[in-house]
Amino acid sequence: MVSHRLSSPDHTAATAAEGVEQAFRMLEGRWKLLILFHLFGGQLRRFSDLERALPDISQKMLIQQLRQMEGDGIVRRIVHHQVPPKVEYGLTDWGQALCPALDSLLAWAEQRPPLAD
Amino acid sequence: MVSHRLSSPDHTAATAAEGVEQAFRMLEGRWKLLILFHLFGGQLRRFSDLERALPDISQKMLIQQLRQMEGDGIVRRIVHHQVPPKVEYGLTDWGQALCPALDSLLAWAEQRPPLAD
DNA sequence: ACGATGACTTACCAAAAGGTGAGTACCTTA
DNA sequence: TAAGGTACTCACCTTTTGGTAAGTCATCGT
Repeated sequence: MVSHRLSSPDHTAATAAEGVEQAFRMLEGRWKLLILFHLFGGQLRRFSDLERALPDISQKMLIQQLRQMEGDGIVRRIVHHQVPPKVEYGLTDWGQALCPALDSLLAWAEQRPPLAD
Repeated sequence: MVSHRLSSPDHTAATAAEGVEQAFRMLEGRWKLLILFHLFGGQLRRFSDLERALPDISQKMLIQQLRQMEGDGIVRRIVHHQVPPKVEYGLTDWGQALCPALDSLLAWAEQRPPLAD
């Protein structure tokens, strides 16, 4: 068994994979990355703004993905008690901190060499 | 629309999300990360070694995940023409290059602050 | 009383991902 | 002749995820 020295603790293949899988589970879902990139940079967006920004998403899906990310501590929800209702969504500090990690994944994806044969 | 300057090209929320989703699609799947972490560091592993290292995986699942990663150019397959058969799996250079990106995701996951419920 | 607005819920259905168990092909050793 | 190792392949089933359409709630303007 080879031990991996990645971030802080020493990881085995199993613990490293588990950690990354945790991250993946929080981010996978048909719309989460799209929502995330609309919130990066400290932007606050209303429910209806996001609905407009993601033309093919249904309300059910939008709220489902937002709620999951809120539950995971990536997104925060700001309710303004008004009628008609106004709710804004933004990133937590930890959510913002995802940006460089996704950047390096993006960079990796873009370096893909052409497949031989 | 806010433009994101991540890796090389200028990205909009949509193109950045698409790039990261491409990466995600190549890595998501119940077993891929586990397999990957067993191959990081230039290790070559036989089919049966991987089967033993991942105690709960079925042969169908193992080969399915390996084939997909091979098709994506992350894993390479080395056949030794012998009886009984011997096939080894390892990472391509590009596959190896995933390591730092996954490391930063792992680091992010580990920095998660306690949820203030 | 009626419709508009904004942020959701709910019931129901289809597609995709994942899993189980058995079978195949090949050659070697007993 | 039979058993065994290695790397698969196949048919079938279950679970998870995603999607559609409709309904709810609270207030304000008319």
